[in-house]
Amino acid sequence: MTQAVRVRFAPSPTGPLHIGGLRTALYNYLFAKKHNGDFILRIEDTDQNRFVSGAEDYVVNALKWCNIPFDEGPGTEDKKGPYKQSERKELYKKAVRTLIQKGRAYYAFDSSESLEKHRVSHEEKGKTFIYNWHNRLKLENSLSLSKEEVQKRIDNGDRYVIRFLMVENGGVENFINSTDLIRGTLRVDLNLLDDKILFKSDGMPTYHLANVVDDHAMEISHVIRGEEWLPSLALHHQLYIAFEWKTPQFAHLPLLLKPTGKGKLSKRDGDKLGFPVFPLDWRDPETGKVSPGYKEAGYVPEAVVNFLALLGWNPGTEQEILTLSELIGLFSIEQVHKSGARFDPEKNKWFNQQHLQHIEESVLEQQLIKDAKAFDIVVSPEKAQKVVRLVKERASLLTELWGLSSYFFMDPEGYDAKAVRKQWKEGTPEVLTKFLTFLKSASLSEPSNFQAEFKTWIADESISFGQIMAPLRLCLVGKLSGADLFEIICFLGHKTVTSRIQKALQNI
RNA sequence: GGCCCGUUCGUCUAUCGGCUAGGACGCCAGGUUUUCAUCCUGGUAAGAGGGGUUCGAUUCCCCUACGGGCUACCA
Repeated sequence: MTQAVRVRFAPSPTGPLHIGGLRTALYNYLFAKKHNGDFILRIEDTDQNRFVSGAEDYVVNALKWCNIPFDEGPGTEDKKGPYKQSERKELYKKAVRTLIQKGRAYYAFDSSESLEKHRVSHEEKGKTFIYNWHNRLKLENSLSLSKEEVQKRIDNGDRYVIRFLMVENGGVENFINSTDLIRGTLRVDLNLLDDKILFKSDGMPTYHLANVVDDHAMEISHVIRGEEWLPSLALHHQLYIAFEWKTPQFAHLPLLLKPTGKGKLSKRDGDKLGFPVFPLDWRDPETGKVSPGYKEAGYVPEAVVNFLALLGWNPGTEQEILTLSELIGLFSIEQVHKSGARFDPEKNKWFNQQHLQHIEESVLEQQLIKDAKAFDIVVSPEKAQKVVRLVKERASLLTELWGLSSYFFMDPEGYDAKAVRKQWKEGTPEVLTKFLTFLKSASLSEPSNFQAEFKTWIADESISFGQIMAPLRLCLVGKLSGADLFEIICFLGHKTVTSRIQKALQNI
């Protein structure tokens, strides 16, 4: 029997979840669900200095908004928990003791300052300082110092770290292969790897140790994470070997790149180009500054998920608008790309426009009702439904809805000057006055009937379509855009249409 | 600097040795026989460069260039 699929998304709570992190979570989720497996959320809060309060809740809320719920994680039943690394310290201590007993880890007393000095002096000579087989005996650690000295220092309360003893081969080339589901076989010379710190002097494990211990304890079958971890793959592989644990399979995801220019996508790109890089609004607890989120900016999760899924992966078909369940069905980790993908905010918006046409109309109606409230306008569900159907196709963002439909509920606040200049001619008031008379006897119950009636009328009056449509639109909407004019007239009704035309005749 | 990964239209991508290199976003031009928009049709535009392997390379190999990541008692 094959092993059950269990994957995890393991962010550190150092700030709001970035859109790149969200994609990593999404790929994990898609992979898990594709294989009827479990998706686990683990909070990697081993760095006490960078901890930001609220960040953990933010991750949970963001995943919830995106409809990618985790099967296990903070707040769920503790099947393999706890799911916060700060609550799993004993496990790491036990693991590192095992490694020390096996002779695969050792104490090191070198201060950060002295190591920094080594680094600088090596750099000056054009060399790279690596803490490993070739110099570890010249440094201050339990391998170079006597047993008594080591004990004395520990008893003395000297600060120390615990390092991994990377396999040594005396400098003879020692290539090992690691396998990545996306990239295939990776070859690394173990001689170039360093004795990574496993335990920090503050008593917390580093990512490398905690990650391997937890993935093993939580029976993770596939580690799907960002490409920035690729250089650590060989180390993690060696840790599994040292522990004599089964190694999970690995997949390293390509990074999300800036829309323009060099480097990976950052918060500043969003600020600069005016698009969100976070799923939800984030209020910095220290500065109070709010970074915009997709939700608040008017995006729907279906679109964000769809767009993100296609950034670095493609099902190989030409269909682009896909639901979450379709994505699950089509997803395959082998088809994930190797190279980074530039984030294109324009296309993201297009995806949103497309999804706006397909999602439940009630979502749009609710948004409209809510936005109207800000103007003290109460919109009935029936009216909201009607208007949404008329304007939704031209909305890219939920937040645009009100701007596209406010004239259904409020008189125009002014008239587009340029349009007036161009369309308001000498004979216009007369034509509109005639229209007012015609309107009195016209039936507005059905837009298509009204349109027919209207056409007969203008023919009788020798008024051209173009002559009257633009001024009429100006009176009712205030500018030359908006929904179908016959729909607008029927929606507004005799009284409002008449008063708006009269008002325009007085003010233009 | 060292190590690792990558490289098809401006951008996201298809192609898994046979290509007149396909789709999407964007942009441009038409159309929906007279309103707004959606929409539809068409156009624009690509295999980083150089060597191999091969009857044949975008596809396989090597080199160079470029891009990206890592090189922390951060993840």
